[in-house]
Amino acid sequence: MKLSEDWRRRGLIYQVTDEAVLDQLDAGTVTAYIGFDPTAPSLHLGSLMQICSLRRLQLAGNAPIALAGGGTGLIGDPSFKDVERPLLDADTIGANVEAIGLQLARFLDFTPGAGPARARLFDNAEWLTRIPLTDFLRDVGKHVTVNQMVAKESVRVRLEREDVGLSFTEFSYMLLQGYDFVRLNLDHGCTLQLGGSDQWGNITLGAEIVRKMTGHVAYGLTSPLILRADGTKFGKTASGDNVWLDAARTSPFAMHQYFLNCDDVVTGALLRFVTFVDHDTLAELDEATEARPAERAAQRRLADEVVTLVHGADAAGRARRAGEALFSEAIADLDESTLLEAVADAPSSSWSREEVAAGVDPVELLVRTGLAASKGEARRFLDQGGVYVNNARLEPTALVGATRALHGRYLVVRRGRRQLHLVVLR
RNA sequence: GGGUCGGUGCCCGAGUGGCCAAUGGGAUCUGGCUGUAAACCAGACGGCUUUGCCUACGGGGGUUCGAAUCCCUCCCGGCCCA
Repeated sequence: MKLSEDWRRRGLIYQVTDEAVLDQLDAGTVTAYIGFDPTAPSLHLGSLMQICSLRRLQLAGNAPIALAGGGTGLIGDPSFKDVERPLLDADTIGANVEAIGLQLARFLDFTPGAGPARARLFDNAEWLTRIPLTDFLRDVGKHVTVNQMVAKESVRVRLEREDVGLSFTEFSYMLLQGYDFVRLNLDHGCTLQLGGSDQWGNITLGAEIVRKMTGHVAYGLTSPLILRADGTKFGKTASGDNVWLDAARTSPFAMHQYFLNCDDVVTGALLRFVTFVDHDTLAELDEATEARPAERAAQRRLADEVVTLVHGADAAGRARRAGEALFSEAIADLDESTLLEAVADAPSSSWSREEVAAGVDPVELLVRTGLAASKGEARRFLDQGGVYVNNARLEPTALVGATRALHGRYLVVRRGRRQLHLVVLR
């Protein structure tokens, strides 16, 4: 199947500056880039869709460029943000760029032997921090009117706010991004910029700057942003935290659970965006969700696919078995190794056997395990019946003793639906 | 630099001397229902040695028996002017 056809059927194409670029993509002759924000030392699920696009493109013979925004990261993209962003210092951003580069190697082929479709990584700090201000203003700024910049939907919210302004620093961001495109075009033959639909304004302006400065044709293509049923952006947990690709920040288990719990309405789209499952299977999974939603066949497949892609098949298998063990079996019946595997990703702590044998106050248990932030909160959880030891609800007044320990030494403490902590007796 | 408006709990936003740990909405959390969903319903939502005490309404100082509320000063932001 042609790449463009695949992308269309997956719903990956939201806006294109010129359909002609799709034919070029099918022919495998395009060099395309996507920018990644180095605001953290790890990429997250929000970036995963873009990474997958680069991967798809590379598999079809095109050359992907990942651009780390070490320079633009110093400025901050104001697109659709309603407040000014805090500036990060150069050292932090430099370290983040490095970490992100390592992560990308998992998804894209950077090896020199990969031929013309070899993936490359650049950091725009290399040119943005070096170009003289006057050169920048004369050579780049001259091609753009403030009128068109102000007209961009992406900055309008900020211009219309009455309590917050838009600093010139952030306003100038789109020019910097446009200059990135120029550099990549001139130095590496890049003619296409991809991004989420929130980048449309930046991308079109960039393509225009390329055309004016180089005389070359440049294209832009955006994909839709996935919104969950509650309107929040895909890739964030309920509490607003990102789901990270770094296992140290978000465990494979947590990521697996995240997808397993996806709303029915977005699961199909997610399968299309961040997995490489073929279209026949996608159709089958859609039907399965429609006919037997409780089975969550699509969610299960999605969780397995993504965790496998990011962390490998072993990690995905462990995450899946852990979930099955914790949520659908009597925990006391698990043998020791299965139990340990199931809770491997949960935080744990080691307690002396004597102290537990004497009986532990539930409030203290919650605070010490970090399942409650304060004693007041711990009491609240207990009063609300939200605390479980080995899947049995814990009464607020009942002391927890060592006799409850599974296999003589494990207490699986749970708060609410899925906040776990393993206490090990020593 | 001048004028003016503003800075309240995770966010938005009431409150303009005691009845304020602070109305309301959102977010979040817990429980119920369920499919480890969504929607919906109920409750909670600063801390503690919890009939009370401590810390908090941008920072510091002051007035007062008593201040988020009044005064001084500093910091930060919006708008207008230079």
